[in-house]
Amino acid sequence: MPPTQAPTSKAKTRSEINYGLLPELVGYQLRMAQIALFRDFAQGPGELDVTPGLFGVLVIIEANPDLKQSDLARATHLDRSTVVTVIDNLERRGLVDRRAALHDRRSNALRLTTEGTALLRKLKRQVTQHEKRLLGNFSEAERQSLFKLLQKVFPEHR
Amino acid sequence: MPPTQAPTSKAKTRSEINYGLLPELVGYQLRMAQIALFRDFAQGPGELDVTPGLFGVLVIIEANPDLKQSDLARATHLDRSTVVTVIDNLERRGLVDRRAALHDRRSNALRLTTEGTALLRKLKRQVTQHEKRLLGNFSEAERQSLFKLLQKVFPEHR
DNA sequence: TATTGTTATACTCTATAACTATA
DNA sequence: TATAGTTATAGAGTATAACAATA
Repeated sequence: MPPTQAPTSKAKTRSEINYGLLPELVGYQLRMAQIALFRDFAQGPGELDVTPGLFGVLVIIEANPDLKQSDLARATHLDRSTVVTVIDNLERRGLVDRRAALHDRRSNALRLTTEGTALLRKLKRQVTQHEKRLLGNFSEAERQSLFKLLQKVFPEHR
Repeated sequence: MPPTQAPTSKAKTRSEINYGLLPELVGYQLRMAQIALFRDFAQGPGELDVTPGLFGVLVIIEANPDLKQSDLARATHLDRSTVVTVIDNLERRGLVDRRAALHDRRSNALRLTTEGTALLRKLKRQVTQHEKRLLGNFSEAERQSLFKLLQKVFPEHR
């Protein structure tokens, strides 16, 4: 006869906890997937101390040479003052340059440095691996399906 | 003849910006959906100053009367010290009680107060509306599909 | 020895408001 | 007047390390 479960005061494992209505909420699943994503991104093999947010900023700067900070703010849904902090960070690490913009002396023209370009190349490989881990047991049809459904929740692109 | 587009220094709209490979990444779409979700949650009609995270904590405490803080930490993937802050916050607002646990004098037994239970009832209605807004243009089949695919990314429940 | 809750501390990410230089 | 960048400041949200009480 196996020992009876103690009725109280034993530490509960995750699966012994009642999550109420949470698992039924798409919003909750989205949140949890995002947490898993972030941890895997930060701690994957060969972690390079760049968050998903910073990675996005580097990609956008590379794809839009001489982008203004205000435009970057709009693209990332960040406040202009937040972009200052972000670019300070990337400039301190030698990944991004603030240059003088040509036709508007108020603006900065953002560019990746040589180091920034090199790091981004590595990061892109890392992100590709990260996506593969995340979607390891997905068929291609499932991947595309998830993709389209997420775009439908947040229809900014396409 | 329409005026030609100025080649430089004009403010770019979101859709004029090149997002590089970002829109092809499931991780990016997940992140953006999460940002949209959070903003809608916080700013929906009749906003009640509770984040998705706090809502989750309230639901879990209600569903597990006399839960210990350590178990809550495990359930939410938060550090024990972070749970102290979270419960301090909810206790200050009169939504949660720390009671003495029965068989372990180290532990607290967490309970919703009457006010906490009442607020959670309102929040649940609000979250249901939030989910409806978020998935307004989804068919039921699409909703279920998104749901299952997200669970597959983060397979903690089920 | 190990676990529970706590404190002290710090770091990241973000925003608001007010300022300056420039348009 | 309006916009671009900046500064000062503040508030979430989170973690690590060390500690006392208890198991």
